[in-house]
Amino acid sequence: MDVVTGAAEDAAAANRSTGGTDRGPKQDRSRATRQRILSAALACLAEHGWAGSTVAVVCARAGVSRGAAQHHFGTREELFTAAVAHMAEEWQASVRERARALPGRGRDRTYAVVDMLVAVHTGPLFRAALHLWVAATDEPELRERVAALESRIGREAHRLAVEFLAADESVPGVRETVQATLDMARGLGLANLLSDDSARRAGIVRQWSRTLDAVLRPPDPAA
Amino acid sequence: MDVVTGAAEDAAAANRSTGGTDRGPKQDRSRATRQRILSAALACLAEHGWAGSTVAVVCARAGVSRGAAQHHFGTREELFTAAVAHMAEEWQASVRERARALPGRGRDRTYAVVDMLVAVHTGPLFRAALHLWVAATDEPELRERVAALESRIGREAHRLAVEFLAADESVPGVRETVQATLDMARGLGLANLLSDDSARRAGIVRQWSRTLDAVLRPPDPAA
DNA sequence: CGAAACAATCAACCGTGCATGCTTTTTTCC
DNA sequence: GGAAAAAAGCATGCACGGTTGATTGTTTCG
Repeated sequence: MDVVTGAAEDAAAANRSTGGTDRGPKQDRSRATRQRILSAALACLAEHGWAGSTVAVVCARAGVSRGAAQHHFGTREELFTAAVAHMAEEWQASVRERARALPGRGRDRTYAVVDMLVAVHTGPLFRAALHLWVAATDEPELRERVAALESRIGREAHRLAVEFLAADESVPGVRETVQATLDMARGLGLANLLSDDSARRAGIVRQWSRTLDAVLRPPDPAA
Repeated sequence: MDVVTGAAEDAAAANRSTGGTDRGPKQDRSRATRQRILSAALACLAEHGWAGSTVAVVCARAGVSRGAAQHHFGTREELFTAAVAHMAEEWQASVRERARALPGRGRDRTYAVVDMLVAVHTGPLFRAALHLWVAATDEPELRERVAALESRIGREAHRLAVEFLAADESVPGVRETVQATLDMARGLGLANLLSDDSARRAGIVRQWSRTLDAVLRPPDPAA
């Protein structure tokens, strides 16, 4: 469902940029160019931030001319609007990839899920998202797009966390605790921005997963 | 100690901007102008972000000319370097102010401390800091300054949280849990950037303060 | 051949640091 | 103590570099 929505938005953006009625690039090389530009846009965001990700910088990164970029995305705004949609796809792929190797159950599972969630939030994709997130506060056209992305990723992250943790949200407090876990992961992503925070982070992940496990699976009162 | 350090840095910045050997502005009106500029810089950061906080925008906000700003801060970099130091002072004043009305002890206390920490991280000062934090990743001159500020505020926040919570850090896991609480508060600050997140937040604060209380004050095994 | 895709160039605008000018306050000199 | 000079503080304007969207030119594909 989310993947389908993303593709529809992507096609709409393609229509806008070419002014045509067809469904995106016609040539394979054009599709490849477009992909390269979008990937470069996200990479530049992560490395250079919003202000540093000028169209020229993105083009240099993608190895294409400004004219080529302009063919696909008439304005900087359109470029990053498409990049937002691209980011949603990349995010989902990233989480799916990481979820593959989770242990079966118990405290090891809880630890691994927390570790994974934190890893997602300390990676380059979150970094790019963070830059967009912060920049969107003063970019009216971008704001709505980014707010929608944030909302969607947030809901999806929550859904996946509940699923991976096998958490029962009908138990009072579980829902909020899972949410707190994600907010903490975001905070850790922030803390990793200017310097490597991994040592401190490891201790926090270990402890949080213990606390989380205790909340999700309280000791049996009958035992 | 931190206040003294802040003042020394402030004086050093003043020396730099005037090229003199004296200790900052000589006239009261000059001190007032400087203060206005710095306050405006922080307010603009919170509202417009880094890219939007041009010297012209800050001056308009402060109600001074660009020449006046330039007298105090020769470059944009110097302006925001001083703003960083100013931010540290404002942050401390803010926390002190909020700490005044904390209840005495128990779960109410824990809740109030968590609520306060989260409130600090969802206010305009944190918002300004966040913009600086993110922008600093691609501003070499600013990076070091902001990293130092982040480090200092982080340590101070931790120290105060431990103090206000009357937490015993020799108990295994308490230190990490307090740190995680702060990281969670930062994540909640982030979540409040593009839209009002207060409803979700209230639930998380309530629930987490319960969990935190249970961690800090586990049930007496002898009872 | 025309459309699509890409490349290169242009003009307008903005932000910055620098320079010059004006006003207010402090210091120096008699 | 008062006038003049100097310093401090503030105001205005300029030149430059970078970014952007628009425009024109070239290459590739169907």
